[in-house]
Amino acid sequence: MARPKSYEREKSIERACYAFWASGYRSLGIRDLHEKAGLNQFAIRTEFGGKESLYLEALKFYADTAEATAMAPLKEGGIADIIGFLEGLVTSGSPTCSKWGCLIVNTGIENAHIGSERLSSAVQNYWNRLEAYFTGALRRDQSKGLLDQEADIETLARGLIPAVMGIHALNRARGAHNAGAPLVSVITAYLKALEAG
Amino acid sequence: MARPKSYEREKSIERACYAFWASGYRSLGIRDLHEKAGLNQFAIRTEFGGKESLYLEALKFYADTAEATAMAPLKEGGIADIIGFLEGLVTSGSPTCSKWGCLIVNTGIENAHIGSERLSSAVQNYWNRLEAYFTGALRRDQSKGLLDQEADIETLARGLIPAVMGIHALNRARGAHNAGAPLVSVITAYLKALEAG
DNA sequence: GTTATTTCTATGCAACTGTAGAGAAACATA
DNA sequence: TATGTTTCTCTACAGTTGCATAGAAATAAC
Repeated sequence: MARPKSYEREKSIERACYAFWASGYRSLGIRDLHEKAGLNQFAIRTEFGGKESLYLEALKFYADTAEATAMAPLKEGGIADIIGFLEGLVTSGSPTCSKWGCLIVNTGIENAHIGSERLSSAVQNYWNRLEAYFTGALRRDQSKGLLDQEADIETLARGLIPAVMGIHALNRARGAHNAGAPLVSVITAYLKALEAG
Repeated sequence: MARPKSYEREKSIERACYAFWASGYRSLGIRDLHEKAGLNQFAIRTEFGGKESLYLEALKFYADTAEATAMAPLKEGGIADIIGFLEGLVTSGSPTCSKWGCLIVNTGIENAHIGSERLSSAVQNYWNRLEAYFTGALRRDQSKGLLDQEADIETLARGLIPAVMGIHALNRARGAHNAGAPLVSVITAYLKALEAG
């Protein structure tokens, strides 16, 4: 009883996500999205309500994907899974590894001054969740006696967040998916030292 | 024999630097610069040759300032100075500490796709120099026997770069000048462990 | 085939971008 | 005061931005 849509909503969100990931928010225009996400301008308004709302959907897709894949082992895991997560940041094929860095990191930096409340809270939320997973993983291993009882878990988990961000940032700045690998090695060495100690 | 300029070149570069630092490159228009840097549009063209060239001057000012202040102790120092540098990233009043993060980090992320060759190489150059200073400081302490002879200095120095970037990135994303402090603690603890070991 | 409903394409709009030029303004010199 | 030189202000321009509207196109039900 109506003309069929020329796009699949989920597929378009995914394509928009990758386009924003590579180009940033401000640089990617509505007309570019038409080409790169297969969404006509009319659809961006009627289906999503505008460019910013589409961006939020793209952010959500990115975050959900990361949560369902790279973060998943952390929810029940320990230090070994933290190390696995870090290695995923610089491992080709991993959903959290890209020469474009990380959509959330990029958004946090690009949006810092623009100050869209919606974008900002989506970013905060992502890092808060990841930090909570880190904290949980560390606590589990500590309670098992696998981690030094003296280790300051709060500081460690909160310190891992900027480490993750920095790995992404360097990957993007260098345009190389594994530029941040040395920090993965450093952090891994430290975590293993804490395990042993 | 001519009308005097209404601005001081160096002062305007400094003000432009802070404006770009806070707002980013693309978001800060020529008309904003007029207001925030005290440079009229005519001056931006005749004195600098356009917006991008002014931005490069601002980047240079930022890098030179960092090199002359925060990085200076690293040139002849050791691990203690690396720790001092890291602490400066989250210490109010330090020239490398700001709730806007770091102009070089921001540029690296914003410019990743735009791909101005001039901006890109200015960014690469900055991190390469810092990494060299880190390497030198580590080498000095290692040759003095103050650092574990087994320590992989190359990896350590290269890992410190994304750590620095991440501290800045979190500061900016959270809008807090010391949000990255936990990573400073973590890295410091690791460096001290290497010293002791 | 006709109609109703939804989506698509095409065009337009006001705001903004960086840049450029013309004439006014401000100085030093004569 | 008059002149030459440089800078400043003002306006204009072509290009882009996100958004909006109008008419065409595509489908299902009748």
